[in-house]
Amino acid sequence: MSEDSAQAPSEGVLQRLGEFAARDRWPAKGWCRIERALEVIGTRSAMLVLRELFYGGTRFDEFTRRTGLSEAVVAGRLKQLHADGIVERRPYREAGKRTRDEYVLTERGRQLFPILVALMQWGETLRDDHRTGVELIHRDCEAPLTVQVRCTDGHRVPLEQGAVRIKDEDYVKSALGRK
Amino acid sequence: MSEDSAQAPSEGVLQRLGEFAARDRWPAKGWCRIERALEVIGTRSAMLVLRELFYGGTRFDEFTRRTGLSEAVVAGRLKQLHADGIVERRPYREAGKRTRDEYVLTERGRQLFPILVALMQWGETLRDDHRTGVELIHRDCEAPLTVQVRCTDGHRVPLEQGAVRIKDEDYVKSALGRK
DNA sequence: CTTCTAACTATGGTTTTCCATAGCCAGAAG
DNA sequence: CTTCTGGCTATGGAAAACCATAGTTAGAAG
Repeated sequence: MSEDSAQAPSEGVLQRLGEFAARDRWPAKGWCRIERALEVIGTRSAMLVLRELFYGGTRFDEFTRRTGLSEAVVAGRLKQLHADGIVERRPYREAGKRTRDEYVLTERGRQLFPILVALMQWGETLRDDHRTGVELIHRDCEAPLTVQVRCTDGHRVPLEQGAVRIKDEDYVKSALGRK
Repeated sequence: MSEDSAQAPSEGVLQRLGEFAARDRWPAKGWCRIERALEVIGTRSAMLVLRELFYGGTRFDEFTRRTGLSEAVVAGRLKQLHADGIVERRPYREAGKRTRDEYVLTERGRQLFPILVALMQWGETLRDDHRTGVELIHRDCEAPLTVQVRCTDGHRVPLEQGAVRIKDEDYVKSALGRK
């Protein structure tokens, strides 16, 4: 039967398929995309600086003032975000001022947008002081923004209809074999 | 003109509307939903435990073994996730074993799903070893999962079409006034 | 040349996060 | 009653993240 490799249906959670049903076969060690993402944007300071970048902030002093982070931390974070290809530095010049750099999101940085929206959406549910805070909206129709999980065929996918599997079982077997 | 409060169009970033154009009016201090979310799930250990919960893990030793975190950290994180209403404990009993608790996501916990998918999606773009790792798919059609930013009217909203504004400007003014 | 300022860097200390090791405890098995 | 095991707790210490304060530096202005 084709069901023998699937986990016992524990409700409301991803279904594990194939070899991944025996979860231990897959050592997240360096392969998990979540861990990978967190190495880059996994600190509070990184998220707050990113928030300001998405809100249109570009200058060093904006980041310190609006995030409440110390200058040292902001400097370090910008340096790291730059090294990771999330922001780029652009020299610019205001009249009567010296040349300085502004920071703008790269394409890779802009791809973080869904993460920020997802965090805001979930953070909204934590308390009920719904008069404070900001909201994201669609410029055209002014309707609030949300994130949705969909498959590439366009269906909305609630958690109960999701599943996980190892992308390339043959590769994983051979990679684990010679070790 | 209604444009005077909008920021200079810095390309590919959220447009700031209304009072929020002068960003300093809004002190994120305690009001930012992102900060709020990070207070609860802002650590690496919380994310890794959550990953296992979404993959269907329920038992203490699964979490330690599969995340590589120490027992103390897992215990502390489960305690916090429980206090924050993200997991619930359910006593259960295996034949011949003593009673213990398993951990399952609550509804609030399940609402973290888009965050996890968004992180995985972005983490995928960081390196190009595309044979490693797992993928999330739709059970029905087996197409891979993605997160999309949409407005509540159903339009897909790329970053350039997004905007931010303060939810309740009157409230913010009065709240900041008497302080 | 001196002054001023934005954008950093450096230093020291605190807090948070984490690991490793060891110990404890409840209850089923013997 | 003793043993064993899974699920923790306790302790000590290392490392990372962060803050506050105090410089430093490049260039424009005077």
